[in-house]
Amino acid sequence: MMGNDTANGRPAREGGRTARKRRAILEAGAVIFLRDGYLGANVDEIAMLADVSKQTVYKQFVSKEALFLEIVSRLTNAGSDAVHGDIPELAPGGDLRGFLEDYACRQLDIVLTPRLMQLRRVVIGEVGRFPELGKALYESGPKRAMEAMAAMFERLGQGGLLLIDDYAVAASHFNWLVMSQPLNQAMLLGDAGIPAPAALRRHAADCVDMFLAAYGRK
Amino acid sequence: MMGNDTANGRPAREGGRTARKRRAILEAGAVIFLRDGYLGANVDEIAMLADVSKQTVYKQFVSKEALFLEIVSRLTNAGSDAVHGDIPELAPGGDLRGFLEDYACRQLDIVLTPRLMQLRRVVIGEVGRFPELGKALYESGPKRAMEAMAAMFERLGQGGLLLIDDYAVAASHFNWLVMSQPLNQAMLLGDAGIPAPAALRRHAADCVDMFLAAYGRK
DNA sequence: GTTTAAGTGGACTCACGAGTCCAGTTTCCG
DNA sequence: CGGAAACTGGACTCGTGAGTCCACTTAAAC
Repeated sequence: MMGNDTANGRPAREGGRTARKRRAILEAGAVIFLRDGYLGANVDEIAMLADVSKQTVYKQFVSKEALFLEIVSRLTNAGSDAVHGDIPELAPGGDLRGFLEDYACRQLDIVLTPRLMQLRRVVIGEVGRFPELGKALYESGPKRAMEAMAAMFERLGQGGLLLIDDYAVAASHFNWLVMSQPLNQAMLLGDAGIPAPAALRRHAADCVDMFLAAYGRK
Repeated sequence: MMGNDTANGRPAREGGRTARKRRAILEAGAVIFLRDGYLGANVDEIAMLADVSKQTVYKQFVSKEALFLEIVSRLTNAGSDAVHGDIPELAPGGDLRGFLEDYACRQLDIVLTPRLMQLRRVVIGEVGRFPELGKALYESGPKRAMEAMAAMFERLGQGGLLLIDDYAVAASHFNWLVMSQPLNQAMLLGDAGIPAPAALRRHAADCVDMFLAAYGRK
């Protein structure tokens, strides 16, 4: 029923039948788990959405719990990779303010995405049941982001562009100044609470102003 | 079995039998719902913990859902009241830095409490199912706190103690600078991730430094 | 002290969902 | 082509938990 196949009659995406089904299950599971949470999710519905029999789900994954853990881990890693793929550098002699604004916007754009917001909500909601997931999200999310920022600020500080005595503290300030208002808002108000791109841009500019007022060269 | 009664043979806390049982159910429900979430909670267990029959639970509350909504609303309001009860004012000629540090610490101490953290986790986890709860928590939490801060900064700004052009923006910066690092950490790392009082004090001092560097009189 | 409402416990219904089983089909690989 | 392995669907088991019912006890009100 319907294209999506290559000339040799095989569906376009790579891998054998088993691998393809496995991917379909992971993707369907992500949709359902992110929407309904761990307890609220229904394995039959996941199987249906993946266009796979329930049996196949249980051949690939030991249990609902194992499937959930696998999916959440993958989403966490995917999110982290997206945030940390090709981070820009300030060109020598470049515009510091503009650079920091772009850095902030980039981070906001990636993190404030329905899928990542839902992931965060689900993980937070399950911290009691699956503490490892919270820990993993913390470490590959804010912790890693702040480490990258601290390294960046160290370069900027040693280049004489900023006046910072504790790079980790400055990174934490910058990170949370930028992320937390929209993040917390979206967390509690649902995906409709994710600010529009224009609002995010303004917000980033305000935060960079504030940051430079505190850490910029006088 | 065991004391807790006054001389006249009645349990110490006020109200008739019905009112007492109702309070017991609300308290037990809070414990269980905060620990297990909405779906994970078990009405039989709540009844048992409240030392009440299941029937009584259903006489007082229409359904598990109604009980949950009632409990979460109460906890949300209680939290909001705790944060907004007797907010200090800066005495004329007083120490601004010390005042802001105290303000920050006070806010941190109240919000970073296991019960309020659990409430936040549960509400966030249920945003998909009960969006009203997220909205209510947002409004009586961060929104209200930021409004109070904006009013305070307006007084301080007009008194010439701070240089601020947008009080709401400054309030948002101060609020999230102070709250977000520990809050997000505790959110993902569980109650064990709540920083010790000493660490909070240091954190508050760092944030106030940063804030004053940006908004203080030059 | 009698009435009346509230509370008790424990049995019960009923829906739902995780996980299993099986008989029959499809797909892949040699 | 032929056989092994994977997949299917749909029926089935079984535990769990929300909500109800009932015969009986307790306690509050007048």
